[in-house]
Amino acid sequence: MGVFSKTCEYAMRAVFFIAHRTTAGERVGIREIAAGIDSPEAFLAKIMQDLTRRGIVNSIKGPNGGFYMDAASLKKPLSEVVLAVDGDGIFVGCGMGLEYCSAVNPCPLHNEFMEIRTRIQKMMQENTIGDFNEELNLGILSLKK
Amino acid sequence: MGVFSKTCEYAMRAVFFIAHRTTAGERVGIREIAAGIDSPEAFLAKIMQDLTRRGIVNSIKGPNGGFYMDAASLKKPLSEVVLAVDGDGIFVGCGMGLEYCSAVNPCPLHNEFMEIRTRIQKMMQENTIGDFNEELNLGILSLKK
DNA sequence: ATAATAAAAGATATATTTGTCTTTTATTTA
DNA sequence: TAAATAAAAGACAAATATATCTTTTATTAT
Ligand code: FES
Ligand code: FES
Repeated sequence: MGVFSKTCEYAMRAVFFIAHRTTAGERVGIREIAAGIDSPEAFLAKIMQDLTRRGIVNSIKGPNGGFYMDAASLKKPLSEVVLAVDGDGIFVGCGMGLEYCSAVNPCPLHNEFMEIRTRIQKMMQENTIGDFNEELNLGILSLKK
Repeated sequence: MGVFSKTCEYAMRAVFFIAHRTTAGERVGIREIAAGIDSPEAFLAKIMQDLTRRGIVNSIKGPNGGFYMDAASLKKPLSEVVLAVDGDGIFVGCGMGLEYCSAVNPCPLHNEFMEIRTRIQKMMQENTIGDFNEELNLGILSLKK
């Protein structure tokens, strides 16, 4: 287990990959995305269906079709991807699995964990998909292996 | 999904509960632990078997038997519980699921995620089970609901 | 219109996590 | 020694996450 589910990890990598590969209306196919982020193609296809339904990425069928992101999508914070796939558990949940996290009924990790959780939330909310993309464009960042 | 597996969450809560309930050679039974941390008894029993085999807690069978922790166990960092149950993934793994996390092949989250991960590691390594127990003894902390 | 392309949808399969039940072993008490 | 107690061990079951395969729908190009 990690901070995010495997499904969510694939989703984030795919979204970055699409953002990176599609400027000005270009599209990228599922096969290429899967190869680019090192994920099982059919499984990723399912994940993409979900992201598309939720409007996080856009898609067009048929020849020259594929996935792409418009300007509005690039302005969305990465947290939207996480929320869509994993829900808000990582942003609001108790570190030790108590039903609710609250200062009224705090678990032993509460104080420390709150700060960590806030930090995760910040990283996800204050950076847009487009922000990450700019760094990716510098060519030093990786989405596979 | 959270930062830790459900199994690990139960394990941490159980260890705290035992530390809290057993001073000077007293023991506490699995039923009482399960009730005290709000977990399924039979499942927790399995988790405890593992923790016992790994020497994180101690146990004695038969009447007046149960689980307990000696002074040495209380001095162990909480990270030992996490390592025993979930492995080191949360301490060393890549936030986006790349096979290895490294500065040589960094994912887009790498810099930010490294700091978060280090923070988690610190919380777990620099606090012993006994440390948490002292706070628990103040009676303001909770292990259930 | 037809054929080709590519995503969407639906059904199914596998693996892992979470959870339960029964039997066995160790220990204590009577 | 016999009965009672409590954890250990092993087998089994359910739920969820991960993964694959087939069919359908939308779009494009011929
Ligand atoms: S109650 Fe556990 S993190 Fe807040
Ligand atoms: S490479 Fe992803 S966190 Fe370090």
